[in-house]
Amino acid sequence: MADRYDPRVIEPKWQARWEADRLYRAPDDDPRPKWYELAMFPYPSGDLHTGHWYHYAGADVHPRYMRMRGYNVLYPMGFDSFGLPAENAAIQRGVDPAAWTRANIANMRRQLRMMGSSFDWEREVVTSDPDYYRWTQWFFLQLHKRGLAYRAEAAANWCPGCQTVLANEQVVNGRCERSDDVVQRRFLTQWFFKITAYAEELLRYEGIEWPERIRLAQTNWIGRSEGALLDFKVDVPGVTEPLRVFTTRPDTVFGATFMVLAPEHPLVEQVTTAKQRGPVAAYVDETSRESEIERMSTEKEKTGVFTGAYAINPFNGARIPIWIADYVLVTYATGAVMAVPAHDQRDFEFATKFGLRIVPVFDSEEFDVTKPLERALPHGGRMINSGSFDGTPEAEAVAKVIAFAEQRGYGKATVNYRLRDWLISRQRYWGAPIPMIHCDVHGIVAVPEADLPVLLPENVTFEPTGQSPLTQIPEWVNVACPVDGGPARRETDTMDTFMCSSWYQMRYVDPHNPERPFSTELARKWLPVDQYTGGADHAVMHLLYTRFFWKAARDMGIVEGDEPMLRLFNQGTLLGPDGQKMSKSRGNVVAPDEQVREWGSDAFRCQLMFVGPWDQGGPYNPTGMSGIVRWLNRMWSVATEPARPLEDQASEGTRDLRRSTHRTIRAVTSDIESFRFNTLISRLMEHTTTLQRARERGAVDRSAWNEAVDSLLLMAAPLAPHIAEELWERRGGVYSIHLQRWPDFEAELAEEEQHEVVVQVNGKVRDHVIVGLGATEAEVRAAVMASVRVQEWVAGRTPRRVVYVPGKLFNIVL
RNA sequence: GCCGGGGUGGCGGAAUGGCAGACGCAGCGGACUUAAACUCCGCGGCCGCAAGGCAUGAGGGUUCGAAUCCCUCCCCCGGCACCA
Repeated sequence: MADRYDPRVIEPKWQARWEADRLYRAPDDDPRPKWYELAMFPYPSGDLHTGHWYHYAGADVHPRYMRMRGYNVLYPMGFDSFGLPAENAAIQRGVDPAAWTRANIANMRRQLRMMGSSFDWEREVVTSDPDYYRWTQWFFLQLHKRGLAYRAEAAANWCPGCQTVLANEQVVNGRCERSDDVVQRRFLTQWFFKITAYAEELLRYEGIEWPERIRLAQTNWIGRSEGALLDFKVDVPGVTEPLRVFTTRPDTVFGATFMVLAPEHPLVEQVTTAKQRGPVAAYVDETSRESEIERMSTEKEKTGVFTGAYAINPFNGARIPIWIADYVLVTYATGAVMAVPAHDQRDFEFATKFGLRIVPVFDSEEFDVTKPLERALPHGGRMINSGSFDGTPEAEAVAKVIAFAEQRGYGKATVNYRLRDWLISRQRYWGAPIPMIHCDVHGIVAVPEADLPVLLPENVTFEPTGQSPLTQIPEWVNVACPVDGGPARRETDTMDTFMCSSWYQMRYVDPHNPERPFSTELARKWLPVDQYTGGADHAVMHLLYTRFFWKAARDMGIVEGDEPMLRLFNQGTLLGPDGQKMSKSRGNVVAPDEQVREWGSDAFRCQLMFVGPWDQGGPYNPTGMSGIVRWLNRMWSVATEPARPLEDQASEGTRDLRRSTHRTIRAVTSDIESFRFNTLISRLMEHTTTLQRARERGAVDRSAWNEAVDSLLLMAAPLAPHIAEELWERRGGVYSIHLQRWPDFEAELAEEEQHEVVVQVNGKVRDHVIVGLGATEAEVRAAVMASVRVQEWVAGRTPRRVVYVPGKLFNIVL
């Protein structure tokens, strides 16, 4: 029986047994309270890398704990399997994206099973399966029906490498998030989702416990700003349309000395004078060729061109020039600004460069505003140069100016958001087809729900044309119009893969339903997700989209509650042994399959969790593995070796062992609930050492020993499930350890029998005294004063005061 | 520039107002062994013979007491960034 710990034997054995017994299945009809734990599903790149292990090793701990806490735990897994890599493989190597994806999924499923994670595989979803994407298409139709999906010609982010458009969220520093190509701007007619309709609600995070950094990232991304829309008359014959600007500082309107339009602004064409037509056209052309990176560079000196036209400030009738400049973005607010150089640094730089007037409209304590300014003053004291408003303090100015403008009909208070609508069209093959049909007679017609799914055709050819392969398949494109059966054409764009992952947590509750995306009853039973885990890199993409989808689904009446995931935990990034990001080019990649072959899944999981706090990530050093392996062997040893005579019931050793057991349970329970897995393991190591020592001494009570060993195995089970199960069985425990109750601790047994009080003189540690549990301050004081070392330091002086922290510390201040 | 996270032994880290360095790696010494591996025991911040002093990125402050709270600054990582 006491053979050696060999993970290569026990791990496959238990994995097979658990699967045969459907141990981790979450039954729908179960009276226990539910717990829905979800780990972000992977893209099936083909190989489970160490980053995946780091995520899923940690993610598996808490659902296992909740199961032992008596919950009916739903912990599913699946694959986010649409997307570019499959198509790139097809283009580069001529493989079929579907076959490539299937093979990758098969391999990653094998690797995930090798971890021994407690997934309920019977609920697996694969987003590129027609059974799944049929309902992604269904969601598109529901959003369309509710006016949340629309088509618009808009400047799109075009990735020349991927030959497709990107959502704003997928553009990182002007480059494609995936291929790193410099993003260009292109005007295309695209499908959008009206996520901005939920902007205000998305800023509220009521009832959810999400990390502050994620909430802040979303809040910044949504970018709410309060201000006013103001209408300026355009002093050009024939132009009646006002020039509308958004400003957060309507109180500076008297200081507006010029206007700036984005080069793409529709008014540019109408207002430009004959004389300025040449330079304006040249500037517009120049900016249209700039990449996002060039245009967005903040280091760049301001550029711009005068249109020759003027606008009239409605507040004071001033006639001010209209310029165009690329620092004004057509996509934000109205695409036009009133420039107040005295109080806005960008406008100041522009005015300085082009010799435009600078008029301060707030006085300042820092500067003499009658002299030329050296920089813009964003804040001031009271209004000046502002007609009847002069003397108004800054705090009251905005409201007063808006009220004035509203009364006269040329302005109103408004809220503007930085968030843009979600561009979901992709000119790609490997995605869910957008279920719409273009008919010359009836326009854009939705595919009837009964006709879903719109199947993705197979055996397509890939040419680097910039056109989706779908456009090259006439028998797929040409279709009967759903209204009258006349000739029509399918939409050939497919959907952004973030749509697939925006609702997958809903499908897991009823993954095989052929009639509906999921039944309302099961949604009510399982949703929302109680605990979600995944990387923080999805802060403004997946995690924002899925909240939007949920709110839309709530408004459709198919889910209840306002938020899809109640608690979120972001694990950090695991780095290579050199502290650098793991990458093949750096040669610092740790291959999980090799680690498992050499050390076993349990050891690898524990080592990953032991390197540091899970939310911080950090360097992974395989040399540290020996410490974990030593610990697992020590655990094996105390749990399998027959104990020597263990009969002394009242011994100090017995009391120490009991105390260690109950203290460890208390600490580990707290650690597991707050995802502090590194300190959890260190506490289990300490408890194991205590057991070893107790065994060597021999004089401990049998029941205390059994309680200590059983607790150790139960607490190790969520982190090292195989060895815990094996040892549990060898000790005659009831199968399975993973269905046993989590141990409880008794507070009295966890307490020390004596306190060691730290003795300080003037805040410096000079001695320690041992006192009984119930010792009064007077007793402690007596013990302290009896100390020879204390007497030496006090040297006969009278303490000015003493500070006593009961049971902990006694400080004598001289 | 703005926002967030961080800076502690040779290394990963622990301690969130009360003994700085738990736990582990690496290292050193010892036991066992013919020897090695395994295992076990012990030692490991710096200066100092010692008493003691000094140490948590730097400097200042609050406090009987600060890695922890406050102020000023430096460095590293991540996000956002001409958003009117």
